Amino acid sequence: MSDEKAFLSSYRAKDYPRPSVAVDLVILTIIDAQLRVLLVKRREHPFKGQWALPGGFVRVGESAIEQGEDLDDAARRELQEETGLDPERVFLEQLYTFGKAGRDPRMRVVTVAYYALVRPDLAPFVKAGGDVSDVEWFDVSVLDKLELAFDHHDIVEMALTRIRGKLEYTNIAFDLVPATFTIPELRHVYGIVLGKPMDPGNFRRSFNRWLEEGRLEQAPGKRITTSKPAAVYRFKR
Amino acid sequence: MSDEKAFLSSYRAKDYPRPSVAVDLVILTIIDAQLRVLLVKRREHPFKGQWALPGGFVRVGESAIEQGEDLDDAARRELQEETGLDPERVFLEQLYTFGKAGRDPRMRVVTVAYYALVRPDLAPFVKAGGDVSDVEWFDVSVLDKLELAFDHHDIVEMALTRIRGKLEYTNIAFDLVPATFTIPELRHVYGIVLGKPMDPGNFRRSFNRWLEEGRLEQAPGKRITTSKPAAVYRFKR
DNA sequence: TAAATAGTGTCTATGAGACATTATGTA
DNA sequence: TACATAATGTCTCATAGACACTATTTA
Repeated sequence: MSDEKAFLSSYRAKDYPRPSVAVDLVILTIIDAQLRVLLVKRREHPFKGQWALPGGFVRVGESAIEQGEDLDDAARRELQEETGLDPERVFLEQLYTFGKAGRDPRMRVVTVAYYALVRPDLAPFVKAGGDVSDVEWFDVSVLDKLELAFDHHDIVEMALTRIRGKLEYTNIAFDLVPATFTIPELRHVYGIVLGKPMDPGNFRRSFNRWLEEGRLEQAPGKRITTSKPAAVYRFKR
Repeated sequence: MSDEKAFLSSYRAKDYPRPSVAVDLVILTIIDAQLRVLLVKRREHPFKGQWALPGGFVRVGESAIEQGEDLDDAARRELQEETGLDPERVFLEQLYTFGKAGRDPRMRVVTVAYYALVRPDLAPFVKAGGDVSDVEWFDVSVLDKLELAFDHHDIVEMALTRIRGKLEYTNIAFDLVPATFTIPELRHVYGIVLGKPMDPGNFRRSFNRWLEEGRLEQAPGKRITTSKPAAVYRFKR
């Protein structure tokens, strides 16, 4: 098809205005028995001094050959840059794309939102990085009282709705506990995310089904507590 | 905050390269007892002459004040332009955003995919429009043999996965039948979308639950067939 | 009357919710 | 021994799948 080749080589992108494209991250973990989201304090206008989701612009190449980074790669890069976390050890998935006109006062910005689940044993290692002055894990239940930049409140809201739904029919809770965990510990994760405690007996029943299905296995040792120790489990593979 | 005002008025978008942003539509309906997707034949390079999803670029304003159309509006506009369908009468929802580098050979294009469900009684009115030479409803089961432009095959695949999942816990099947319908008709929709026939008795049981919940009501008249006529229903509100 | 399909009923397996009970560790 | 909590068991109810059966229309 030299016809097409000729077309491509002669092609000049028409100069219609284009939006900026960003990725924003709803990074969640559990600390002190509370579901928390990572926010960064903005050092620049607009919304200077307000809390916002970590994120940044997608790197786009100039040419048709070199087009820049994939969206997923941009999300992983921002995660790495702004938190220092290893993207390989964090659950990361696209959430929704927010692109209303006027959502950024500077210019048209379309943002592809992702949500990430960080194991609580990794959360303490998060450190401020990139062009960020301050980073903090906020209890999601206090966000109502907090003014977030842009439409980031909506984005967090959708992320919470999403993970609550997915908790019921996927394995994502496994990304909110350490590598090994007890049944009550996993049960608490469900309770915290869903906002209501789970029945111990009924939860154990589901848990045992997962065991039989081979998604979990018992790990050596016991978890020592102030009363009866609990058996320890881990995810298979 | 005159500080912020001053910033905004002096702000000049940095001249990093930006991607083009498009919307693509997976428009589905049921014709002749088959789930079908609307494809258009491309008249221009790249992929000239191949079938593709209808779609187009999002209109973006030049200034910070006039930023152009919302993503959802762009999807509705394209739906209207390329099919002639009234967006008010079609179910339309964002699906996923595809933005791999290189997915368009001309330049970096990030496309926000939507899926639409068209009632079969409206489907025949679809007409070629916009910059499209040909429009056709394809049985989704023959798409394997068809070479689609760009990554549109992946997009259709994801749309099908999505609606099959949503069929189980939402009302979207209601957007794939005419305004009034019989129980067997709605049952066939489920069978067609899911790819396996539903048991008449069990389906009727679910249907009756929806009736009791007030999501449906009986409509006057009967559907005349070649054997026993069936009662006719419609959605409430 | 036969064919076709609308519509009903039944049996069983499964899973969720509520809750009582037992087991095993620590203080 | 008292206490805390891990772990087990039981009862009930809602729902899904498989499938037998009845009802009502047309040809």
